Amino acid sequence: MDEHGSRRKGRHDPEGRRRAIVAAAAGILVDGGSGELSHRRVAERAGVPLGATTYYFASLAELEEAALAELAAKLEADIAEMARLVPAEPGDPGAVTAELAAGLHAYLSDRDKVRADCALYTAATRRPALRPLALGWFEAFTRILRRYTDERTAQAIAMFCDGAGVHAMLHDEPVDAAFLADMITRLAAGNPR
Amino acid sequence: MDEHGSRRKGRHDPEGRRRAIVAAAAGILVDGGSGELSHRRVAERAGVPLGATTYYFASLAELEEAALAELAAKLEADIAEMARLVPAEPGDPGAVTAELAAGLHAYLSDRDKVRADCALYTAATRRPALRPLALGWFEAFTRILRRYTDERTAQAIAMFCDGAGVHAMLHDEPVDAAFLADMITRLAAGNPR
Amino acid sequence: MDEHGSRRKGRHDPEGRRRAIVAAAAGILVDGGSGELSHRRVAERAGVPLGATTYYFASLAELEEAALAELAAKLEADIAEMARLVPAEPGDPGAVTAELAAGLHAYLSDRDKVRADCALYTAATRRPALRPLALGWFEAFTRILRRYTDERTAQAIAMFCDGAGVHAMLHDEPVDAAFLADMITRLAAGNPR
Amino acid sequence: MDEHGSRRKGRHDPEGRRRAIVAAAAGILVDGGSGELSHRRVAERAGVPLGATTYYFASLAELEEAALAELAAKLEADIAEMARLVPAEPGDPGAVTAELAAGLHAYLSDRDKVRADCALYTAATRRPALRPLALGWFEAFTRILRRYTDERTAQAIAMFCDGAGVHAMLHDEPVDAAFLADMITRLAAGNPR
DNA sequence: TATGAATGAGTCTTCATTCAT
DNA sequence: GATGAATGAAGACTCATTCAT
Repeated sequence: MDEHGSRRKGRHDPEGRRRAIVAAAAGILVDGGSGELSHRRVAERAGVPLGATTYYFASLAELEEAALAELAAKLEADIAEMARLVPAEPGDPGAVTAELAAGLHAYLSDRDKVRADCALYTAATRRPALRPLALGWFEAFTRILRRYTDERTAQAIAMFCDGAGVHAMLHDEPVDAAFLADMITRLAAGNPR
Repeated sequence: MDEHGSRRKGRHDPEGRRRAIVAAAAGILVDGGSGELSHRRVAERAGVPLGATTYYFASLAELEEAALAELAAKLEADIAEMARLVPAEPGDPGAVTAELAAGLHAYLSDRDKVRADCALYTAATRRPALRPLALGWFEAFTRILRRYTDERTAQAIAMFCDGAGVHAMLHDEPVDAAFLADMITRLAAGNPR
Repeated sequence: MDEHGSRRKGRHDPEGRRRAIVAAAAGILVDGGSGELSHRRVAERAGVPLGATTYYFASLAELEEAALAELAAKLEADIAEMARLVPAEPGDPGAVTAELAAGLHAYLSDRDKVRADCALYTAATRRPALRPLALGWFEAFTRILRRYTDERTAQAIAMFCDGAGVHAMLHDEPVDAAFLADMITRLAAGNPR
Repeated sequence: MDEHGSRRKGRHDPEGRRRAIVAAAAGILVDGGSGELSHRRVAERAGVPLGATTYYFASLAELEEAALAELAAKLEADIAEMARLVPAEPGDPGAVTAELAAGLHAYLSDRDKVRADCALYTAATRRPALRPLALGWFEAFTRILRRYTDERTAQAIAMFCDGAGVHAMLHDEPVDAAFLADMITRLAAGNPR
């Protein structure tokens, strides 16, 4: 007996199938963008028959939304995990900023995450219905930065990171670590605290 | 020289036709993105016969590239024009920064320009062949900012503006002017000059 | 006998469910025609699970036939009810004809009934297996008209009413009452009685 | 050299192709009704590739409309031809009516025509956009009957014939000739002329 | 040179029916 | 008995590209 009981995968595991489809769609969005998303490709990547993709989602748009929500949730978890490694109690503010910058640089160096980021933003800029997902992710990002600074500064840093993310996508290398640390320091220097 | 030139609009004006096609394609990319680009739509929007779109461009990809190059050139001209209005002679550095911020805010408030921006970046992040176009635009933007600050700071401001542009797309309103001015000031404060 | 009977509405009422499914199917046929009939739509309209539609009927064709039979029965009841309001004892033949014409006009003015009529005929002209249903309805209609006239004339009036029904469907208004009365009178004038 | 010059049929005869597609669609509508109409079936019946059906008609609805217009035109021509055989100058009114009835009976005995008739009416009752086609055919029919009687009576006869047409479709045999002649006579007897 | 005809692949979506539970 | 999962076929429609003219 395995941990899931007698029904593991295959025919009768609706939840698992649904997840597999969403994961496949998310992967396609990250790899190729909205333009590459099609029922056929999702089905093939998820290893399910074509009909399954339309059975679980009323339309491709709905599937795309689910996939982006998944992406947003994963990004939020990742950034939270990143933040967990940075001590939140500032003895020396400068040291904290440096560590935060290092964390963000590590994050921006993970190409998969940056690609997911871009996929989320790109989709949202095209389809207003998806805006809440992108805005939600931005807010989650800001919320985490709030552990280290005020709201205004947190937003500025998040916005700057978004720009940096775009540039990481346009180069094979992410933004230089020292540059990033410098600019985050500059932005945080205006912190009234 | 005849004011009508040797090439009138209409039947025999290959150059004009080509431009009309490129402009139509650029408009479609800005309005709807790569996914909306098709020979038929371009032909209709440009008011040329279907065959013309394949006659002047070997493939849709080639046409898209030409359209994005057009977009990049126009964006560069726009930002240069914007900068022309900001006095380049820094008597009081703070005043200059404030004026620069105002100029950038005006730019980010022009939805058409921001949409063109996003179209360019989106295409470039998806197709490596188009990267030089987006990077060229970023460099042009940075070059203009260099009139006011050092290279490093110019890049940071440009990067921040890219992030701000994305957020302008996600909201109906662009980023707050005071916020933008504040953050540009913070970034410029690290200017060693 | 309990007033709720042994079969309540809800979980265990096979007969009620069957009726609900048939009624839903009939409604779809009237509203949109054969082309709109599908298990999914029937299930949704009837408020039963998808599986129920295939559980009670071996195929969609069988369900359609049941729905049309229901429609024919209802039409027959309606026309009988209409006739019940017209005095069957001919003192003055002309008066009876006028009242009959008024009754038929009222019937043809009820869009739902005319639509049901057309649905029945349309289905029957396309699928020979359904002919008996349409012919049965025509005979029932004729039988009722026989209260007022001979067989031959009754058939002629019924036939004329079928034509009038089609025209009621093609206009937003039914056929003019005076016109209808006039023509029924003309047809009945040949009555040898 | 044939009468059409060097391009006869096959690849470059757009008009001929269009006609072939419309004819195939009309045939399908007559044989099976709207429900049977599909691009695939039309293409196969017309002997053209699938893409041709969508190339010549923007949508299936547009193709259906063209096919029904074709049907209506043909019906009108047929009924006009029928009327041409009946002398329009009434020496003996009764004789004319008899000949007209004979003509109409012949018309109603041609199963193909009756089926086309029904196809036209059926489609029009379902889709308001097609109403003008069916009404146009009815008016054309009435106009021809006007050669023999007044407007009111012409409409009544046409309406009666529509009902008779429906019944011809529900039986393998058309309506009895004597019955038809009798009823047309009764309807015409009210003619105030 | 210029263009409209041409078409097969591929798009999303709906669905009847089967079947395991 | 009852039902939701499952799926392959078929639906309408779009289109990049080729090609004859």
